[in-house]
Amino acid sequence: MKGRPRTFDEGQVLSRITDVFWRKGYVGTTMSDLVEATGLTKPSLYAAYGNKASMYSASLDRYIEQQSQTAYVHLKRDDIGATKAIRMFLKASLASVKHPDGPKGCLVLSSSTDDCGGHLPNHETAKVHAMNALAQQTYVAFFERALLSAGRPTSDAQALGTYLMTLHTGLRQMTTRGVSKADLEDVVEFSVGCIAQQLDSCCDQ
Amino acid sequence: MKGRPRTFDEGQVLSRITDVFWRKGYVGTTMSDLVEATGLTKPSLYAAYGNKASMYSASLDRYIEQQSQTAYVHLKRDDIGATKAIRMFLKASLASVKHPDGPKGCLVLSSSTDDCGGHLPNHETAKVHAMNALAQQTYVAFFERALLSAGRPTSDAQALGTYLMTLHTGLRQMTTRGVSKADLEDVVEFSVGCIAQQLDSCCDQ
DNA sequence: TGACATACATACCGTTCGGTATATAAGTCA
DNA sequence: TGACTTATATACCGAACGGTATGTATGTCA
Repeated sequence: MKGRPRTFDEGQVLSRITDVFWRKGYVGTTMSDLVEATGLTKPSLYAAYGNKASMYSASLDRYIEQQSQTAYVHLKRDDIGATKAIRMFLKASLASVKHPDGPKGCLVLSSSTDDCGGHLPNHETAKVHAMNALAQQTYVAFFERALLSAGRPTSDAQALGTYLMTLHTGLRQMTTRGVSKADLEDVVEFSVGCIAQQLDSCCDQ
Repeated sequence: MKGRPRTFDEGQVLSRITDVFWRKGYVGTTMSDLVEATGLTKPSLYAAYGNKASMYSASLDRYIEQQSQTAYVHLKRDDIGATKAIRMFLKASLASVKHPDGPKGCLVLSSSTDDCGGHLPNHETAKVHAMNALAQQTYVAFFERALLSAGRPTSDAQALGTYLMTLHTGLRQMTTRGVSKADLEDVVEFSVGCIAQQLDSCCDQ
């Protein structure tokens, strides 16, 4: 522990960095943006986090961890029913996107778009794919448990999981458009109702 | 009609330009990309279409027109039932995203993301918002007709419209991730089933 | 054919991009 | 205290960005 110590908190600064990537995406974020948002100088940023790509990588990690703790956590609870879990998950996800300065969109979403355009560094491309795969896996596992505890075959877990992922992605994207919060909550309720019906099998024989 | 005539077809070139924006987004597309994709020189591009922003604007128009003719058209047919119309709409939309060189994502989607990040020129921001509003309006109008002809109150049209828009957006986004076509078609079938149930009111009293 | 208008090609503009060399300030350890 | 190590600040780098001036080729109209 020798030499001059840092005068800033690395975690706090990474939080600011993540916020910028969150709002502007990888291609849309410039080093000047990060300098302005953090209050640090460019060499300090590079010394602490490496280059732009590694800052992005660290931001993705932080983002996932944060989303995992605020939204995905509901899908892993076993003290509430599946229907309630999904509702809380979707609502928490929507809430995390809200921001006084307007919606922030979704970092994973813009990552996938940037990746699709071939703008992400190779290593980050792999990470984004892995994150998406993990998310879907989480959804499928959730429905396997739910179907099992409802005494139903787990064969539909895959389809339901993909459905929830699609819906979740769509909802987050919709916040960047002019759709009202009330409308989105209606969508959540409708979708939760559909899934609940599928789990309870009230209608199909 | 004096002077040397153009040696390229403006519509065809605009199609190439649209394709680049489609795959790479506004921020991610450089003039060099467009030069390479069209085979024209930079001054020719600027002379024919103005600057980057106006090329983007023209691309958005073309994109919307194209999507309108291939996918949205199904929502305006009255020779098939509502359920079938939605299924055909979603499948056509998915098909239009497919491409030999990998999925192309969604231009409106990346536009909204870019817009959310504040990277779009002012005029384009307004256009994107208008396009989104028009899309939702189309969805809502579709469900109003469908509910009416099913002898049900149209009060749910707004929620169903937003739901379909959310789902449609999510599906297009999912193509940029590793999700298989079969999985996405399962999602389509499941969603269509949910909506059909709502329209037919088989389960609710 | 000649005057003119437009398309095309080269080469260039100022600015901003991601990233860094260098010098100085400010700490730690002996 | 003094040697050493690290953080900060300024100033700068080559490359790529969006956009254009200029010269020449090629067409239309009279």
